[in-house]
Amino acid sequence: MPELPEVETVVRALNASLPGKTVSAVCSMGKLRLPFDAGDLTRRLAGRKILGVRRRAKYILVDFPGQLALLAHLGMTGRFRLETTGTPGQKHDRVAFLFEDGSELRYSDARRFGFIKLACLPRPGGFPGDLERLGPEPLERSFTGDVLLASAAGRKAPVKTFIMDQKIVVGVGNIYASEALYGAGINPARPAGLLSPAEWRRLAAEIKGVLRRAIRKGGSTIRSYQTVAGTEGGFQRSLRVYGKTGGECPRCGGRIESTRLGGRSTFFCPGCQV
DNA sequence: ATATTCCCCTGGAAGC
DNA sequence: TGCTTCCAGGGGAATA
Repeated sequence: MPELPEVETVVRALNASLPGKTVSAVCSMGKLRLPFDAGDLTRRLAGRKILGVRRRAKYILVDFPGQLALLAHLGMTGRFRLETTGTPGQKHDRVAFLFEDGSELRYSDARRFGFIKLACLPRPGGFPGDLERLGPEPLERSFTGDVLLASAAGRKAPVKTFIMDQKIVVGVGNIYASEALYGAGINPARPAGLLSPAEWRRLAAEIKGVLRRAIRKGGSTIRSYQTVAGTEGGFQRSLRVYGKTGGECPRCGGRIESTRLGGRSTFFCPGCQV
């Protein structure tokens, strides 16, 4: 599913085409993780114009006037497509937002792990209460190795599980956690509380680097992820360890291994990740 | 509070 | 070909 680079790619595409469109109706074609009421959404959004689209962590916010925002999460298989009204639907379409100009935004989600809901913002440009507990954005300047070092004190969880915890830092999922740890030369099973300040600085830098490079390529398509235009991302070709079990380590020539941490498959090179 | 496990749901790939 | 099993990028609840 979408991690930060994939969500960012979707948000940029939506932000290029949705602002200025006025909602005429919202239709439901199926259930999602959270129940939603299309009739209620229609009543509250019809006639309202989209101001912009933003991202926080892996959440998408579509802003409307009156400190109202549509909050969406893509889960594992969520996709947005922009179509013309009348275009035949697809198998897993769950929600359609109809606009007054005859275009239509469809949300499809095979596994239904995603959700959409309407949220009130505490102030314009702010975030709904649902997002209060999230950790820092990794691409902000203020996110540094020292921030990670401070929150890792005494923590015994594997460093990979730790950096995937959205209360510690947002946006890092299973793919980019393995990739960042590889870049930093840190074994993913090490207890978070035992990393040195220098290792945290390297890891923070690698997290920023891999996320930025992935955004530049439009994200990674491993299985289902697609951009709003229905195309694949490009960063899967740049992955160095994720999904490469048995392959050759580009750095030391050793064999990439896989293991399981926190119930998630994890890829690393035992030769150069110590 | 933190760590671990399980579960939500569906489809695709691999194994037999 | 067809059936079975396993696995999947997230996140939240339940459990020690």
